[in-house]
Amino acid sequence: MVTIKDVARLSGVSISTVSRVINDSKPVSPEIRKNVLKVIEETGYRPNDVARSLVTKRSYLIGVIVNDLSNSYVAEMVKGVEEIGKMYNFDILLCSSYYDKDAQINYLSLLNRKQAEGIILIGYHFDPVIIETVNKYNKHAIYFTRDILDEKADYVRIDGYAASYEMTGYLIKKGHKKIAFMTDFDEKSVYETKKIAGYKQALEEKEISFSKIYTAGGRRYQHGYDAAVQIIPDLNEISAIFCTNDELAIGLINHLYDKGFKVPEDVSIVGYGGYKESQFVRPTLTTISEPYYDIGAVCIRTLIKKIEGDKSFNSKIELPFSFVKRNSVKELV
Amino acid sequence: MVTIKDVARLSGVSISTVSRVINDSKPVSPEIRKNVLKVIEETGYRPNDVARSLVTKRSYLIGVIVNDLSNSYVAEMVKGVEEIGKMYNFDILLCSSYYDKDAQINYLSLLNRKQAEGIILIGYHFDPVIIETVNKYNKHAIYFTRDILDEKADYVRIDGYAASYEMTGYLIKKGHKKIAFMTDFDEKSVYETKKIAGYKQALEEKEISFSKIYTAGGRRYQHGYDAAVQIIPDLNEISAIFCTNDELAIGLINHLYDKGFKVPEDVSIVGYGGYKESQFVRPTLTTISEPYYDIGAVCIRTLIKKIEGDKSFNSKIELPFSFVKRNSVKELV
DNA sequence: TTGAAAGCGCTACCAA
DNA sequence: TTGGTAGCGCTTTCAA
Repeated sequence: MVTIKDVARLSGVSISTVSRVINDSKPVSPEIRKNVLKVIEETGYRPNDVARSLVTKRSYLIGVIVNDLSNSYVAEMVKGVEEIGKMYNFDILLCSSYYDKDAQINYLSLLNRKQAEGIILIGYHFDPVIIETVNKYNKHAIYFTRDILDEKADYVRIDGYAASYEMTGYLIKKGHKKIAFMTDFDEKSVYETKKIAGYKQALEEKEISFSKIYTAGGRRYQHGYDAAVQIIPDLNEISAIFCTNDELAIGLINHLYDKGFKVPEDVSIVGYGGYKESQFVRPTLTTISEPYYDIGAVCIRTLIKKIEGDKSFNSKIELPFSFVKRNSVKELV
Repeated sequence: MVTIKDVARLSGVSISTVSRVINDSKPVSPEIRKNVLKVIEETGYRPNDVARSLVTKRSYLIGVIVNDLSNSYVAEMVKGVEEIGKMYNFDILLCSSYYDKDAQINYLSLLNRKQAEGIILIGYHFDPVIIETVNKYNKHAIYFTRDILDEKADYVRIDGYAASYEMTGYLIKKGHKKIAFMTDFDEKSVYETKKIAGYKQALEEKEISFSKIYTAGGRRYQHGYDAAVQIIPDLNEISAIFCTNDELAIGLINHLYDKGFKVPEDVSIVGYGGYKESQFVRPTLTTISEPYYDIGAVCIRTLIKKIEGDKSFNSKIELPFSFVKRNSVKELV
């Protein structure tokens, strides 16, 4: 491995001078610069970022903690984080915790030891101890989570209440009066609570007394698929189901299809999220689209501003959602 | 920030001793150890991995270069890499190049400067200059790619010829005699060439003279969707289509559905890959499943062995595929 | 414009 | 079993 010393020796100058030319930090006479550059070229010298980090106390490293990359929307967010991060010359250390709190804590410790300059936490829920740990390490952090547990934390989020209200209103406008909501877990996250509130508020405003909540017991395809058994017996009394995420909705649609029911003829189904899979199902899924790529992008932009000490940024960010009208809703007359 | 010096001072010992207790590298008397540990506990001291790396010359960092994380199978591989990597205490620096050669080269340079100990390259195709660059930096590397350009490189791969041969044979057994193949690009990768050879070989062995190749012009959903316009006019003369990947197959199925055709009644369609989406389509897709998670896992295990100097490993690995029979094929009588 | 030297936080060697 | 110290590769004063 060739070091700055070798370059200095080979070009007959001091290491200070070499440092100056590679960093363009101070004036160096043209001839010397040219010569040093030549030696660098010939030797293939590359500065060692580890040594550099040690003295500059900058790692340009940002940790991203997610639960599971195989959720397409997570991959989409990471894509946003990474792409924008790279534009600012920050590198991304990826950490998947698979919903395990201890793994998250270990990652936090790792990122701390690695001198990460900031952390983005993307997840369904974070235990208070996670937030404490982040604070203990005194790291800049941005959260995107269904549960903000500490208002002192900085975050990016979506107005789930408004989105859910709008979706429910749409269903009502289409003539639906028996609209059920399919939630994920028994224990409600803050975000989920808001979505349900939006759903109920829309119903209430139109004086619709029917409301019903099914619990899938999870957020993945299979949970939605399995939850269909709860729905099927009730199909005569409900006309639409609002699923709290697209994957659940797709699972449900497929199970219904497998049992010979037709969507939206027999029942209308809408999702939430705008996962890329939502356009691959048939019928295509009407849904609320959350801008995952942008969420990732905004997270890292905000984080970098925090790192760079820019005070002019808003650290509690609410991003707009969009309503995606497709073919899984039947108009009732 | 508290350093080893602080801990040494506070516990009244030398930094050598502190180093010994944190690394368990040499005997330390019980009382001193206890005391040092107490000080560490109180101060919240964490060793600085950057400084550590500088002296030990180990970064425990592995770079993973992919094209696009939003391909579900890529995310799946990265998951395997990351999970296994963490078991061996290696960290993953994720780099997405979006099919751009220059970006790949930049990442290689970055990983070199960061002192990454090895690199996993996952991609459709790598330019020779990429392989040269990897070699120039003298980094351990493992490739998973559709084009192995240099047999000196280590890789993990799947026997595409056999897989394709098996799938085509299955179609023939189901009574199909007019089987078309849908390829991705005009310019064939090595892997693609093998797949097509397998398809043709199976046909030939059964003395089926009909063969036809469509080119989608890409590998994503939309390419498959768009390619349907080439297929539809020929629907009377072909009975099955073997798509070179699942995403293409799903796009095709959906377009057919949108135009009122039925799969498999009007035409049988099979895919390749076993992407998780292949079970979400209706009809569910018959396909060849490549073990993406395992591919990632094997890549990193092999890489770590290389890094650790273990000579007992095979560095040209062929992993088994599996045949997944689902509902997108009609039996012809 | 240049060089010498201190020092970033740590490990590992050598002596005691 | 302990401490002193050199040195990892680099940036950054300070003097010249």
